[in-house]
This record gives sequence, C-alpha cells and structure tokens, in this order.
Amino acid sequence: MDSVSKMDILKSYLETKGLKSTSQRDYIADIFFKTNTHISLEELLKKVKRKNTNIGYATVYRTMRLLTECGLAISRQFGDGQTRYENLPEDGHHDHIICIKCSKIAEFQNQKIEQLQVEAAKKLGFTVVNHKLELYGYCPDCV
Amino acid sequence: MDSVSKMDILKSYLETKGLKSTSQRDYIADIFFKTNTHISLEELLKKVKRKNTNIGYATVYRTMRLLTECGLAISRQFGDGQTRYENLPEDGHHDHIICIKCSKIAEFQNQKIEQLQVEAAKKLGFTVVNHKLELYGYCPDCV
DNA sequence: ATAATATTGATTTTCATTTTCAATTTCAAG
DNA sequence: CTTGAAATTGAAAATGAAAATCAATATTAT
Repeated sequence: MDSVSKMDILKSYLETKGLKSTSQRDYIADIFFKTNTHISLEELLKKVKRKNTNIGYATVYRTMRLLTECGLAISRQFGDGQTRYENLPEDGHHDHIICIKCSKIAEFQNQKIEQLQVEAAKKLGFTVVNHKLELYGYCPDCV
Repeated sequence: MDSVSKMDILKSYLETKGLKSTSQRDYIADIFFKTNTHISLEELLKKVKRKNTNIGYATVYRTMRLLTECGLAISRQFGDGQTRYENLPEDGHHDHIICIKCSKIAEFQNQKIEQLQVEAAKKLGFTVVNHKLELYGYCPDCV
C-alpha cells in the first residue's frame, strides 16, 4: 500500500534526524497521505480534529513542515495568502490554472501539451524530467 | 519602445475601470517595467524612493496589484513569505527549461503550446492572462 | 474654476505563520 | 520495569507581510 511506504519514509527521516515518533505525527501524516487536494493547515486541522480533538494547530504545522522537508509533501502558494500542501500524486501529473482575482485553483491535464514540451526541449538538446505549468487568468466567476 | 506600450496597456486598463492616472503610478510602473528580476515590494519601494522619496509602501503595493490585474506583472511566491513580482519579458513571452544538474537555463517559445493552454483553460471557463511554464531536465552537456 | 470622485501615504488592522514555554511523552540505558 | 535526558505537545503570544482605513490631496470631466 502506498501510504505505508510513505509512512516508512517519514519514519526513516525522523530517525536520521534524531526525532521521535509520536501518535500525533502518525495520525496527521496518515490523514494527509489520504488527501487528494491542495490542503491548507486549517483544513487539515479540521479533518484531524474530527477523530482526534486534542491535536493542536502548531502540531499540524510542524508535522507538515517535516513532511515537506523529507519530500512527502509539496508546499505551494497560489496567491491567496495561504500555504497549501500537496500530497504526492500516486499516478499522474496535473497542472494548475489560478484566478488572479479570487485565487480559485483548477487543475487540468493535457497530454498534447506534455508531448509538445518534450519536443520543444529535444530541439534544444534537453531531456525533460519534470515540469511546472501554471496558467493565470480569470475564473468563470471573475471574468 | 516597449515600456511605452506597456504604459499604454496600463492607461487603457485604468480608463476602462474608471481609475485615474497619477504621477506615482506612472513612476512606479516605469521603474517596474525596467526591472528584470523577481522584485519584492520592499525592493521596489527602495528603488522608487531613490528618486521619489515621497512615495509610500501602500502606493507601491496598490500599483503592483493593478499591474497584476491587467497582466503586466506576475506575482509569485517562492516560499520565503514574500510576494515577488515578475516583469513580462520585453520581446514577447518565453518559457524556461532548466538543467537539474548544472542549472543552465534555456528559453523557448512554442505557439502551439500557448494555444493549447488557452483551450484547456477555456474548457474550465477560465480566461488566460499569462502563464508560467518551466521544464526541468538535463541539458546537452549533462545528459 | 468647480465639484465629484479617486488617490495618496501614514498608520492601523488583519491574519497566517512562527515561536515560546511549561507540562507531557518518548526512548535508550540501567 | 524505572529513570532521566531530550524531544514533543498545545495553548498562547509574537511576528511580519498584506490589506484596509481615513483625512488630506490630486485628478478629470464639465
């Protein structure tokens, strides 16, 4: 199972840093690994509190920093003043389109674009490993 | 001259919004259009104050919001807690491909990709104003 | 020139993030 | 199974960039 191996990566990271394993960290990480969106700390805390009322904001904050440090989470800022954390997608890649007025984020996939990227890179002698594509504009509500 | 036409775009935008043209806005925009980096408000304010001590932080802030709204600036957050503004490149748009080994940066343009982006956005009801595309991979020397 | 309206800039407010600290928990060694 | 050093927790306070406020000022159409 995927979340198991992610948990193992976390455990290894803690060990090498001389940090301790705690029920709070495990719980927060487990919830996060099951998310599929760009989740903010508030949102994650809310999810966590549903079953575990005692966990505080600071612990979620610190756990997400750890996950980011060991590469299990990607912290992103889309311009709405909130840091959001992205769980590593198990399968495919997606790109983002961000509203420059209300900061709404939509995702899309386009195989043709990915293919053209590889071709454009090849023309310059580059081999593409990874990419980041963000479109900025107006969402349907803000046009 | 390019900065003239950018200034024209700004002027048109102000007009359609019923906003007024002021010496501060013109001055800030002019300075910004000459930048080549990802500049923060603090940095821009500092540049602006060199010749025009009376302009305040708030005005720079508001001017950059305007420039962002009309697509003349791109606001970015790299994770250091500061918003930075990127000036649109003078000679049309280009994307970047970055070598993950030696950090060499090459630029490319691809009209077809841009077109597909607009289409992908339209499917979601978005109107694209600008975009950021970064490819990461190996350059010819590092393959 | 006037009046209506927008802008300015110093300041304050807001709010997400980060730090602090006393109480608690973990874990390796005895 | 203890013990104790060291890390963790969570509530609360501090931080600081971004956004809002407001009286004074500037702009623009008439």
